[in-house]
Amino acid sequence: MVVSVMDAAAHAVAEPTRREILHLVRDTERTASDIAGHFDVTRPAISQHLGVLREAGLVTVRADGRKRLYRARPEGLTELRRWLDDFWRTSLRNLKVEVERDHPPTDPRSGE
Amino acid sequence: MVVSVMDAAAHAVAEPTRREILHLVRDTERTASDIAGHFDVTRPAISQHLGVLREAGLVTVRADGRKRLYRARPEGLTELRRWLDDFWRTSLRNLKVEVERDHPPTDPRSGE
DNA sequence: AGGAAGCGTTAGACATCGCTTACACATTGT
DNA sequence: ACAATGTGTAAGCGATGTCTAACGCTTCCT
Repeated sequence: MVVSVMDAAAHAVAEPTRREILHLVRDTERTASDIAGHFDVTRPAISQHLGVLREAGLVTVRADGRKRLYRARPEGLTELRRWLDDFWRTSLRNLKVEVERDHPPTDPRSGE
Repeated sequence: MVVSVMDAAAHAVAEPTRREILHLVRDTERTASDIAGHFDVTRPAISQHLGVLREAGLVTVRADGRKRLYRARPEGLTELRRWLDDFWRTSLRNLKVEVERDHPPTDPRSGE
């Protein structure tokens, strides 16, 4: 089962439909049925996707009468972003060190 | 089924064991059994995780005799990173615009 | 040649995912 | 009170994911 915050965020984002949903509610609040209207799948399917996004902290919900207004919550991506950035940066830094060890900056005297 | 590069990368990274594997091969090449030695699950399970990581382009393999040397391939994370960064930045930018519209920067003449 | 070492692959069990259909529940409008 | 609207939830189904046990293929060593 999905456990950590990162697992939840990465898992949520790995689904194309959910990424599209995120884009839909990135700049505007939208109702559940408005969102569902953009897809071919049934409304309950979207409702379930919204549940996954909400539990992952990637969207917020606000009740307004019988409507439920969804909106993206970018902070939910923080941990995932940081993990990726850390991994990426450390990895490339080490690659660089390695390359420079194997192919040192050209020194005329080394005669490579 | 997983289709795009992003789907594959995000899906691969959503698994805690696979993230640990990535860390193990981030700075050093490691053999499959070396990697498997760090986990409680059986070696075939790890071999399958390595398969997922390889198909997602997150690791490279190099055969050396009967050994298979794995190593992280950070470029495999590029698309995912860019999507996250774009989403994050655009989202926050719009939030800022909105806040400033609802609570304009204090102007003495506006008498808020 | 023959055994051991290092790995991948397959088959099967079991959980989880993404979907649909059907239903339940609250809010709004008459 | 009653119907319509907007939505979540439950049940069930096929597909996919993760694991183990068993097997097969190379490569190395004697």
